[in-house]
Amino acid sequence: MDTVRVRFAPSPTGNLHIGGARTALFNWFYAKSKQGKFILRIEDTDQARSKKEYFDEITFSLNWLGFHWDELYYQSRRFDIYRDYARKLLDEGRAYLSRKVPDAGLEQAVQDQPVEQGEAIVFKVLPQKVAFRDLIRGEISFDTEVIKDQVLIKSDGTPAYNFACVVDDALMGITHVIRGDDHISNTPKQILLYRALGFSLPSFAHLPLILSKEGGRLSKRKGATAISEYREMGYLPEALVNYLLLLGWSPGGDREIIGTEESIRLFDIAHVNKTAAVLDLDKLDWMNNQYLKTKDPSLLMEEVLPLLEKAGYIDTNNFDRNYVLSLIQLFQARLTTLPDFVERADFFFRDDFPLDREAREKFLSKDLSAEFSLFIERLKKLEPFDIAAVESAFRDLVQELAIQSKVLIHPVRVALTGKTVGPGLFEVIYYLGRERTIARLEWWIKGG
RNA sequence: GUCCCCAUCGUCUAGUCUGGUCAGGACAAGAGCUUUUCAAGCUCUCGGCACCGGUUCAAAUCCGGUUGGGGACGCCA
Repeated sequence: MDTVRVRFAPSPTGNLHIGGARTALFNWFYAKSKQGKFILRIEDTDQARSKKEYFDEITFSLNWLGFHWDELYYQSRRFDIYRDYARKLLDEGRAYLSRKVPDAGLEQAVQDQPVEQGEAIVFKVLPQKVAFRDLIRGEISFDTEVIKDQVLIKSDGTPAYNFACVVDDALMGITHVIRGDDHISNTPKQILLYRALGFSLPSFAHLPLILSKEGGRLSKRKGATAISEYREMGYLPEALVNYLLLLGWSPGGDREIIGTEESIRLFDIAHVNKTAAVLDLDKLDWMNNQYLKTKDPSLLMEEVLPLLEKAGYIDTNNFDRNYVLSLIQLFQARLTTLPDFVERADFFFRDDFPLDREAREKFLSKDLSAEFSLFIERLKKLEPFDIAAVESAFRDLVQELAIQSKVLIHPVRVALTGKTVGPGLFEVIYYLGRERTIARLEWWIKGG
């Protein structure tokens, strides 16, 4: 059995977005599940629209997702190859030369002529039936009546998509062409070219497209967000991969959270869905939280550090590692995305943290300076100053004052954090430290 | 318009190939437990086989049609 070889062939005319990432994902999973090779082919035949920055974004994102490629090719460096094969078809009389005619479209030119500047090489499509067995959809057949003659080499000398694609897939030994649904109608055109060139056919698998919430395919205006943006929004690659994989495939057994290794073991292209899926960001959020809360805190910290530095909260060359690690653990289960930490833990890094207006009105509108003062007194005497001690000091106080814990807990939290939500109050006090806690409470006693 | 593909809760899906388990799970939504708020966790609720016909003792599952959705019809990729 030959080694499985699959390819992901993006065009560097835009970023890698969700749809492309999922195509790459299924190719990569298929390759891994078959111990095959994953090839990256840059389809940069459109010199005007291809941009280095897009290439950079695409390759960066693929690596970030963990889809490392075994081989890399650029179509722009293979123009001679395409021309040679087109020339061969021309010599065999299976293609003809044509000049671009403004209104009439293609016009057959006289044969046995050398290819001149400004002439395209066009493949003659003969009437016949073309059928293939799609790995996901089964038998699909077309009648070539609906297929026009195909441009092989454009009049500017660059190859047309379907032709370059076929020549490359054949020459690169691609065994399985796994791509989006939108290529189904390209498949018969390509099969005709495989036959004409005497190449053997690869297997085809067409993945269902991802639809936007409003219906219709993903587009810039309809949620075709670049993968790099998801990274910036604070999603973990493992969560994104898990989510995307389950959008069209299921490991069975009611599994939702499933790691890459296990997915590779269970993956089977034949069980990929035939139906288009709608992107559900709510579920991605849930999944990201699932990964965030179980991720190794020190690894999580590495992801958060750059964000803290950017916010000006720490100097990554000089900061208390254990302290930040503790804070991460305090918030870990409460995060949806990475930046949530920076926003919600701000009061640990700055004294001028924002104060929620409603929180202030709800919990600090009435004068609690007497209670705050009493609590400060207890905190000053606390030895040792740890979570349990802080809690018992607080509990003793509210008991003596004959009030419910929550009557004082909420105001204190708002005074210390500016928020009504967050980790347990006693942890907050402990990690804030005696000094800062007292200082913030005193500030309120003095009138806020 | 022509051709191609698809059809299970609002969303992602299991089940369809190899008809026969109250159509199962997850997200979202709602309720509750826990509690110090939020998150997490746990429990429960809501909600679906697009429609019509056929085959069969039996259809989400097989067949046909209808409707609906999507895609493709470039010297873009």
